[in-house]
Amino acid sequence: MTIHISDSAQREGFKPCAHDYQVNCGNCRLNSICLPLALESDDIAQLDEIIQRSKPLQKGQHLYREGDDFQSVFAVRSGSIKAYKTTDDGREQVTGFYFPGEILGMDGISKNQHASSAKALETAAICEIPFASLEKLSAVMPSLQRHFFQLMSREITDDQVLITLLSKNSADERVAALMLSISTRNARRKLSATQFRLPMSRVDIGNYLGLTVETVSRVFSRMQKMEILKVDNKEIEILDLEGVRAMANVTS
Amino acid sequence: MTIHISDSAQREGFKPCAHDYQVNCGNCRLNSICLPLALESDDIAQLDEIIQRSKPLQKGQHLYREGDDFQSVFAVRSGSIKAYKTTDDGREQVTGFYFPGEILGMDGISKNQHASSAKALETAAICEIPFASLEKLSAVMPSLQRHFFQLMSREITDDQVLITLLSKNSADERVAALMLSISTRNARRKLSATQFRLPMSRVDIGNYLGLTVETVSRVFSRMQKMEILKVDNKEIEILDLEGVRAMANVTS
DNA sequence: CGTGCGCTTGATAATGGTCAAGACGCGTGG
DNA sequence: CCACGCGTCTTGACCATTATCAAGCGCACG
Repeated sequence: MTIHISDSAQREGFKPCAHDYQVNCGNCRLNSICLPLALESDDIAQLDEIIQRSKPLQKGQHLYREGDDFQSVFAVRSGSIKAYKTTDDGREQVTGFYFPGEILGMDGISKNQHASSAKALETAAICEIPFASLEKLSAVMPSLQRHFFQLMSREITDDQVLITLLSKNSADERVAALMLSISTRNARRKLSATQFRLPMSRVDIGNYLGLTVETVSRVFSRMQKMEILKVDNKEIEILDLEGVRAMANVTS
Repeated sequence: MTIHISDSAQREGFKPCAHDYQVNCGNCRLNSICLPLALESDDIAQLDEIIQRSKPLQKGQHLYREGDDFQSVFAVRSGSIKAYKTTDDGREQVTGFYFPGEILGMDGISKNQHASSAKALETAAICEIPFASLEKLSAVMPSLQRHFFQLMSREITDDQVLITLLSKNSADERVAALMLSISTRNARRKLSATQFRLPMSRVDIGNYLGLTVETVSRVFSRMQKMEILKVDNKEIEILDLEGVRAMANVTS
């Protein structure tokens, strides 16, 4: 099945570059992000065994939906993913954006059902990590167990940061903070910290930050007028990093 | 050290009731909440071994502070705890309230340092669970490993609910939702779902919900005028559960 | 019996939402 | 290749919700 997806992707004209389909955790250039722990190469080989790499998603396709049976967590290899939940009254709440090297789907463990949906913001390559295998492997590989506890803990602290942002910060601060977050995550992947393309729409940004599209747009305009950011549709250039930090009201 | 705290608590005149000091997980009436998984009684005995029960806290005392070395997670046995972080500009963000049977401190795993502070809202008895022991035990006890993955996942989904609340809901909806949350958690402990005493101040409620004290107070007044809630300082009585649900805008 | 803190209530102000219109960009089809 | 149309983004005018500021109440505690 997963093989078929990759086949059909090829039939539709995608060039399966060697990088995308033949990587393993040992040679993946993202492994310092995805597996920050120094796993022994033996361990990495074992982890490799259980990971499935055959899930290229097209823009708009779902990786999973709220309520789906929980089977696996997922690592983003390329592209980007938006996670969101649907509220009681049918509205959508974006709960996170996931970039290469980042792991999502851990919210499904508690009820054995995904608590949110995940869809591709652009074409995305994904590593699927079956949770049952991960559990078994964790039991015999303390560093892996530790790593996953840490990953989940990281998700909690990240959520707390967002909670604080939503609870205490102005529209300017929220948007500036998101730009800084994306910048930092880009830098971690050895990409430019000052120039990048936003994979998500203004609606998604607003939704994530608890703001309307109009407000997001106005904040971008303001930042341009202040000459701390250059915005050309989805292309962002940070002109004055300190200025953006000042707007976000962060010390670090 | 933990023994000393309990000693000093006794010196200061606390009566160590049998219930507080001689429980074990096997006979703790909270174990259906705290350990929802059906651990075998052997397993529970092993867990008992590592749990330390000598941390009665007085109102205002800290269980841990942001930046402290992370050693343990904690279960509330009685009383209530408020978790909060301090923002860059020195303000406080309440990230959660914890009641008997609930577990906190898992945000410290990712950096080996507590990411938030936790203080007692009233006298509280706490079980301390050293994380290193928990990890070791988890490796040989699959149901315990699973349970902790689930607990952390639960924390993530709870945070997502709060994120949605802060991002999408009005002041009325936020306060009503908190009242329902407390009511539900009370019911889980076989306490009244309609009458309870709030352990936290209006400031804490507002802080948690991203509102000012004044707004919280006004919402309570409005709910009283609507005759769906009776508020006498910290004593709450839900007069019309459906009415509160309607105000919170939840279907369930 | 005062003093202070927590809570409530009122008046006013500001931030961001809503509604509306127009610009821009992109894909499709003539 | 250009025109059309739709979806996304921007900008403006106005409005609503909630924050801010201010005052007063009541209970607990010294």
